Amino acid sequence: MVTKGRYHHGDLHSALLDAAEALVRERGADGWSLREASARVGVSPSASYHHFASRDTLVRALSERTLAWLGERLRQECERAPGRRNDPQQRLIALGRGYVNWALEDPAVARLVLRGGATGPHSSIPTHPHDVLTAELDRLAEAGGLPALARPGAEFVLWAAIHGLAVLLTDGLIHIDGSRAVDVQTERVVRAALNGLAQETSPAAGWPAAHSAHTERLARHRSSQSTPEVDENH
Amino acid sequence: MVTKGRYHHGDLHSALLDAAEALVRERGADGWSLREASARVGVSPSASYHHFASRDTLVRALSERTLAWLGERLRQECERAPGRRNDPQQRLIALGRGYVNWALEDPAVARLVLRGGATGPHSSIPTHPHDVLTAELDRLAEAGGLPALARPGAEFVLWAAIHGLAVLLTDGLIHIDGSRAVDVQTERVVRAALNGLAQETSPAAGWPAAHSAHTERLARHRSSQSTPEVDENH
DNA sequence: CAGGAATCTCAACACTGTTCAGATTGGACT
DNA sequence: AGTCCAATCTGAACAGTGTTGAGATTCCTG
Repeated sequence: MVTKGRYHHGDLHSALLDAAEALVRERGADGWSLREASARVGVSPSASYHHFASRDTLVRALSERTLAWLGERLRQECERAPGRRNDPQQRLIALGRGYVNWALEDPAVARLVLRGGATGPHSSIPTHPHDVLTAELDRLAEAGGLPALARPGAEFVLWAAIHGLAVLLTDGLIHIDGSRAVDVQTERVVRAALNGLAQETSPAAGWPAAHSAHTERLARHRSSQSTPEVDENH
Repeated sequence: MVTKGRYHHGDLHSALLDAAEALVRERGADGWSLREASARVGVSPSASYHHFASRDTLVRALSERTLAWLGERLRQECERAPGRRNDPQQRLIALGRGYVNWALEDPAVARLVLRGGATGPHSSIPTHPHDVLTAELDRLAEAGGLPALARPGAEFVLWAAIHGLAVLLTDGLIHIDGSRAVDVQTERVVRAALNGLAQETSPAAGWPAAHSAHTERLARHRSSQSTPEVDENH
């Protein structure tokens, strides 16, 4: 830290993110304040308003940083998946485990991040977990493990299953003893979703309109570079 | 309302719950205050502390009331499910639709309630949605639509799928245009989970330890009547 | 009709997010 | 080198929050 006694902090932006993350871990997703995070960094409360427009903006920035990190971790865990020739199904199981295990390892942060806070239409997260999931699903489809008709929208049933399990766990609505049992149950959920998808038979028209807020963001971001940054203040 | 000008309100308890619920709808899950709710009811802020130990207690009470109501509604929707002879699979699809549709009709309240707020070990909700779900799953199992080995824990994969979809929608991480498309996607998620469960093959030992916080509560409540009420104040 | 228990008010506490005028600094330009 | 501007941070303030405790008001029981 180059923080000692200087008037200008150096990198207050990420220092505040770090402090907030630590506080979330110590006191829970909502048991902390902007003032506290500022004090911990050794700076006046109003200083943070030159880096984040509001407390909410800080939370969103932390969420985005965390999601990008998580996405990268998930990608790596897919790579390390067992099975002959990188079985795409095993990769997806590894992804699900990574998601759920992270939520249990870092429950307070996960509660804050996964809740999404109305996730306004802003910022493109480098490797969003959702993107990793769709990529892996594509891989499975190409390997012939998925009926073609299942593809548009299949991501949602898998994501709902994994995300649902993670959220039920971090919110304390479900409890599973032992990390081994968690892995088993997670694998079960992913397998069920994939099996269910593989068995889909009727086209069941009507879901071309479904899309994630993230894909929406990406599309908007690609089509217009001119979108002004919302993070401005003053 | 018998509220006019009286010093004693009459039924401040549920009046506060109603006001809070309305405020959540107007200003979002977190955009309201205890003071505001009290003022709306026409009472001083401190009056509410004779009925709820804290703001958090109010939130929990509202959650429980809502979950009980939702559970009842889901039960009814299962009854009205289409299909010959009350097909248990159709009943579960109806349940899933009820859950997701409610979340979309009342998104702010759903965000508050589904988040669960660490759902401490207290209070037994009359007809918790989770109980309705397991009951319907039992019905399906008895009808032979589920391999016996799938039963312990099967509730979690289905609940995760439904709850996950509902939460992704209310948190704005996914967006689906049109209530018809929502129904289709919900049915898809439920069907996938059920198909997946029906295809389960290996015993995959290790999940007898899994149980919901609610079942836990019920068990504790049945075994000891002596548990003191936590809702006390002073 | 008395009196205790329940209910509500008032005033205050420590704390929050947020704003704004002014002090302090680093870096770019002459 | 020195000047000056923009970026950065401070200090003090504002309205609003959850929560508490002492005291007023009312209801209900005996």
